[in-house]
Amino acid sequence: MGYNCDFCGDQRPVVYCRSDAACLCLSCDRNVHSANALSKRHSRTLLCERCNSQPAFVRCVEERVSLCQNCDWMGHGTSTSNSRHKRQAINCYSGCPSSAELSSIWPFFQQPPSAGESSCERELGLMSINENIASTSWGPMENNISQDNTGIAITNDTCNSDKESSMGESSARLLDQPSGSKDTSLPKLCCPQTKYPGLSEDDLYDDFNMDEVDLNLEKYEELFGMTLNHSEELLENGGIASLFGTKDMPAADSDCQVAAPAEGSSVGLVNAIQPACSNAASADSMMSNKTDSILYFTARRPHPGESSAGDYQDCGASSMLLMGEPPWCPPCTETSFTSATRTDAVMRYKEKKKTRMFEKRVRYASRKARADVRKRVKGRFVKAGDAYDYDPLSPTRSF
DNA sequence: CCATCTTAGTCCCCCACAAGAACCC
DNA sequence: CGGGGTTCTTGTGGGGGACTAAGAT
Repeated sequence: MGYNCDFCGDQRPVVYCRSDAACLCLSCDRNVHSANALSKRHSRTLLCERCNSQPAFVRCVEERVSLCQNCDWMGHGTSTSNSRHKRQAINCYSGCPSSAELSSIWPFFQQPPSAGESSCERELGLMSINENIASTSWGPMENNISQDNTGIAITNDTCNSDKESSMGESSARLLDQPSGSKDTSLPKLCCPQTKYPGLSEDDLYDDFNMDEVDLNLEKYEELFGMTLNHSEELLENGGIASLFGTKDMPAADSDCQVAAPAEGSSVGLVNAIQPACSNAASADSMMSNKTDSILYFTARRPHPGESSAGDYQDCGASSMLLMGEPPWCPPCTETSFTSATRTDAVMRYKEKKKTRMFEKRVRYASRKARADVRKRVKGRFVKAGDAYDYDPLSPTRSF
């Protein structure tokens, strides 16, 4: 990947769009993501200033540099003298924020040459869905990270996808937004590193927009069946990124989520559910009960074409797991972790990645709805009125 | 150890047609 | 420049054939 904007190929890229897997300059970011309502939902974050190819997730205060997880690890690993550097989590945003708004999101963000207010900016205020209700409290609420922080149980990789961002926003708002302080003028923000203490299911339900999320139940058996090699499985699934409750099984189009049923309806952390979900068969049966209260744990799944580095660093949780500290394990001493361990984990992850399937993404729900009810002959669509051997609506044959 | 066969798993094409995109007037 | 009409393209899911890998003989 070069060091120029993926769109114009001219300017130096500043932000990274995960949905597009593209590094963009601010101008192109605004142009590209003002195209339509969907593109406005793309979550973007700063580009790593070290590798210039991965999304930054943390900013080193001392070095004044934004870093992706890999570069952060390289620069602030436990074995380095910089491991005590104070770092701040970098929030994601969506919509088309102005430079000033970006500065409010990222206090360290230097205001680039004015690009003028886009039409997107103006339209943003008109959007009816709950896209602009992110709290302005993100800025001051910087999630400081230090190497001492070992309690990483759940992180929120809401920067990953559009849907996730909306979900992350929901939960994050619940946790962090002072009541009545919604600012509809700001772009949607999400926080990459947020814990969810004391979150009630009802709270989640209230703010969870079902239309925004779908569930792609891929390799759930691995998630539920994880017994020994938890970290590897989480690597496989990209890491448990965030969790949200829901009352119905949605059907939309995010490709980065793994659903995990939990017994009962209480919301729990990942480490709390993993022993209860060790039976793939029961998981399967639970999957069929789509209307039951189910916990959905969203996890980052890398898209085809993403670099291996980005694959595991896309999710805070997974990367933390790579660092040898799964949340359900007692904190390890610093010396217990070696680069060999990490390398080994990465190798295992890459190995499994080769065998992974990437499920289809439904782009048009209406077409899917039609296909779902069309009559078929040996799986093929047949003309209306022709004989068929399979009718999704009624398992009968016409001949 | 190699060749052959069996089994299991995965991938990809096919179909009709509505929706959406592109084009023209 | 916008609206209406026409034409072209896209995408949707289940079944089955082709293909590959692993294991057995």
